[in-house]
Amino acid sequence: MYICLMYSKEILKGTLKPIILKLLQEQNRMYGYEITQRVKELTEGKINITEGALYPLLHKLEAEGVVTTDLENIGKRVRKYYKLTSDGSTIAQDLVEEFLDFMVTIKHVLDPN
Amino acid sequence: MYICLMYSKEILKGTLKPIILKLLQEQNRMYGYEITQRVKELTEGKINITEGALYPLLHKLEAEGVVTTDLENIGKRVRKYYKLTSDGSTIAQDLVEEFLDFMVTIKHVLDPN
DNA sequence: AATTTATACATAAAACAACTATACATAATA
DNA sequence: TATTATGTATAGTTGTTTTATGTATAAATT
Repeated sequence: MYICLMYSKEILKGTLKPIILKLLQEQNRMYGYEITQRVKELTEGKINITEGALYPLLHKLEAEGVVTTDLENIGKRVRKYYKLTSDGSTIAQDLVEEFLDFMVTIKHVLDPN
Repeated sequence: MYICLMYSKEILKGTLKPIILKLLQEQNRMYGYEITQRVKELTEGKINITEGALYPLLHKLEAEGVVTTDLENIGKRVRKYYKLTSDGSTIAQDLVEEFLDFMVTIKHVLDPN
């Protein structure tokens, strides 16, 4: 599961895309492993992204033209960097906004005080 | 999709269970259609629960012993009321709490200001 | 020196939630 | 009389994520 340690797996499918796009919006250029570590850091270990969730989504975003990639050699290893296209930047902004708005709406139901 | 009108369908699977349990916690006794209407009302039409999502979940919750049901005749129609068991009440509280905590965590990533 | 952990990417198979579409049925409204 | 609202139900499909692998190098531990 891409969320582990803290949260039951049934919680929050559909969170990964806004998270990735938000990070790319801030950092400009990131590679997969870096994204998992950054999320772990920002959430104090509460959210762990699995590779099985991350890489297929990154590939899909690339195929859709939301992100572009370039490879970089680190010693004998290869890193694949992702960055938002200009379309992707707009999509990122819209999706994050929609997500935050949705959370406010949900809160009206779950915590109406 | 159980979320329509406002939100893209990719957003937030896993929201339905906490919503239902929260409402049952407050109202004590509710029937399916009532739940859909109450959610629509509380979210100003932004979240619409579909039957295809609702009823299978209610049945599952019943099978798990989270809720019990009783039937009531309204004219010639039958209403199926759901209420939390005492186990269900604990589960409801825990899940809603976990969900709200998760939203705070996610917000640290998506809206870190 | 050997093993484990961290770094780094990748994918196939399975599980699971939710949607779409449909079905049945009554009551109210246009 | 046809549509909308009320009310429950399910089969089939889609899509996201998990689980479980696989490959490979670098660093740290035993």
